[in-house]
Amino acid sequence: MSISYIPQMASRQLNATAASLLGFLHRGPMTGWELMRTAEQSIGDFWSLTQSQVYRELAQMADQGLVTAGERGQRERRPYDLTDAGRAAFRDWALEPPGEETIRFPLLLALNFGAHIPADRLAAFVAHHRAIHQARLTQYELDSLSQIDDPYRKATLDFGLAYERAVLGWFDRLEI
Amino acid sequence: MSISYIPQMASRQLNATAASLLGFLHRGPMTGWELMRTAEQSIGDFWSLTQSQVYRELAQMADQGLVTAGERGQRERRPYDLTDAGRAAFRDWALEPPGEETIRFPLLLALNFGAHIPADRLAAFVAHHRAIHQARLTQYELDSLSQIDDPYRKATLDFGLAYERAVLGWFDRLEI
DNA sequence: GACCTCATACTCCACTGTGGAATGTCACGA
DNA sequence: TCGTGACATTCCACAGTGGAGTATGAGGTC
Repeated sequence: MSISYIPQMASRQLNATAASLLGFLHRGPMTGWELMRTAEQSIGDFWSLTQSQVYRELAQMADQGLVTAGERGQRERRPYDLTDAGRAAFRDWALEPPGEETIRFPLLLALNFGAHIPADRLAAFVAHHRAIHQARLTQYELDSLSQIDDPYRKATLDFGLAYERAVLGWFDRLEI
Repeated sequence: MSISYIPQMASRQLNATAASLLGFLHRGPMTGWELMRTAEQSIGDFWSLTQSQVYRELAQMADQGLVTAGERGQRERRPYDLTDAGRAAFRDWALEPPGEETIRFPLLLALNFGAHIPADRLAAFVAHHRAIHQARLTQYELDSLSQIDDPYRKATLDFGLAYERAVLGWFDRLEI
């Protein structure tokens, strides 16, 4: 008997993390390390990512022909370069409607079960997180002082400012 | 030759999702389905979870003796009940400091690469997401009208209100 | 110039989280 | 009585997290 199979058309869809790597590679060839640092800086505040995943996506995209791995250089560093297929895949991704945001906020989870947590403990958790958000806001305010050419960069930074201000306001109104 | 092994002390730590299920089970035995709906209602806005994981965690916790699976009832429904070990595990979890929040906001990712996206397309994405947040805010405002006894519930709801208002404000100031 | 330390750079693994398909059951209305 | 839709669970592939492990080279120190 013959086995019929459906050829994988255009392979699977890109996930957003992989797509963003392709996006950054438009600036020129980069290594996993460089991509990781670039991504952390520009999208890290609203798109968490990890080293492991960056390297995994790169390897996978190399298999799929979306990027090509260059020769190893110093310290095993391996630059990746965009292919035409990669450029096309990125363009396709950019046309897809983005999904809704997901938030996972462990402090709110603790707060939700606040009745089961010793009051002083809970207060300490809250104080700790308030400090973190205060620090983040201060950093964003610093960032926003410098001239920002890219309107898209400005938009995402503005989001960070709005978010952190709202969270701090909430902390200040919070009655344990 | 003899194989030496280290007995698992107190097994692994609970993850936050599993812990929250134990938290809800303090109210009495529940099935996976009921837990899912309860969790969605009370923590779904800041702690995303999926059916698959709820059932997986329940099965795992049953193996570990943190819950006991009751007899199947109508429609295969299987109630889970808290054990003393489960209560203790929850108490331990509640003392651990909660981690930082993670946000993954695909719209901001699209915006970050806005230069690669046709302007009308991007505008449509933005409009769509604005509507979603408007609807969420309206719902939260409705919720907040009713008398809320639990101060912890009130605190998390207030967070939702602050967040959605901030996001909408950002949308309104957004210059593509 | 031998040594140390630290930042760079990558790999691997176990676990957690997401999304959707598949399956079956019962309640309820046409 | 015959759908239809809400209920309820299971399974799977893939995405994402966190940490350990390894190795290289740059720079400072004695």
